[in-house]
Amino acid sequence: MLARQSPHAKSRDTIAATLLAWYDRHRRKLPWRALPGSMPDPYAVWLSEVMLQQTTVPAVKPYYEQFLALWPRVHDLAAAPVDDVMKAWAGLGYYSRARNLHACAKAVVEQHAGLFPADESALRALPGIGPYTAAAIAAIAFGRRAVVVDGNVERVVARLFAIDTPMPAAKTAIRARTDDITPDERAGDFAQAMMDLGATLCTPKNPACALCPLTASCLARQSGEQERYPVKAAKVARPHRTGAIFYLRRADGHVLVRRRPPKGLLGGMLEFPGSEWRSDFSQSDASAHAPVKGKWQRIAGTVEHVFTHFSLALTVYRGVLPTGAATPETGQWIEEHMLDSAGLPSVMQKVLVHARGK
DNA sequence: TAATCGTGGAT
DNA sequence: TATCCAAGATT
Repeated sequence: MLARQSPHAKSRDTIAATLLAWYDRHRRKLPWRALPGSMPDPYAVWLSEVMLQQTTVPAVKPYYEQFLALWPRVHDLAAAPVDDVMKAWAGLGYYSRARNLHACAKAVVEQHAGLFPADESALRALPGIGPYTAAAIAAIAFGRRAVVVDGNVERVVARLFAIDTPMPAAKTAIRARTDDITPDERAGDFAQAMMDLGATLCTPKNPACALCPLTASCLARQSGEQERYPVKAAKVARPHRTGAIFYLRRADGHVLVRRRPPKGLLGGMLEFPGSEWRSDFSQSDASAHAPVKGKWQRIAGTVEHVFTHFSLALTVYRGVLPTGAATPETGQWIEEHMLDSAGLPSVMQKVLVHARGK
């Protein structure tokens, strides 16, 4: 570690010591955090870290509690049917995380005797654990020295050192500077301190520099340009797509749903049958995508939903299956009153509400 | 490397 | 209302 013997060593120690002292006073109390001085359960750390990927703390909390209640140990989660895990994850988004979570639990049980490995490289080899999560678990759950870089750390470090390179090209330099300031002891607390700092003071907009323990060391602050960092490339416009979707009710009160393919958008989740979602979809072709021939009632208005890389407007059609009509090959029938607890993704929950009307 | 992959709260 | 963006991983 030549870099860690550099003349910046004093600055490194000062920043780490100052930040850890601040953390000891101002750390957030979160359900997955152990009491100060005690080591947390690696299973709990892993579960929380996966849930927190691109997801806010308030959104994660109820899911975290529910998962721990349903599956208190990694063995319990590994033994659960994957569809039960998908159902419990419904509404949290990025559903490949749920599938990988289950695969990871099984791998830990089958390949690691039910104990999470402490090595960053071994963690990195598990499903759903990338560079950030591997480093976070190694540091937080096992006390290893690891360089933990998430979005908060990127922002804090880009400001501390006034890194002008636009993202994502700046990631290399940010990682190197984070390595420089990461201490040998309490690396887990240091990582959480950086994230707490980014979440509560060094925020994207209107950072509270007056309260920041690192303000004296911050190059961005010294130039008064703290909000300019991290520099980001111009973003592309979000395309708009449309489609048709069908709420088919059977005479006995069951509704037709189907499960999406395991990979891709909403992978493995339940949906109502419908057309593909395209920029050039024509509503006049809607009936061609209906699950059965027959009379469809177009419900006024549309269901609007925004995904990360496109926005969507769905026109909803309602129909009743004629007596004696052929049942569609694909899909399954669910009792109408069970739909609310079936674990629908949010966009399908919106369709359900829209189809039911007022 | 650059897309892809959800959702809801904040501004 | 539009945009941002939150403890990223995968391909």
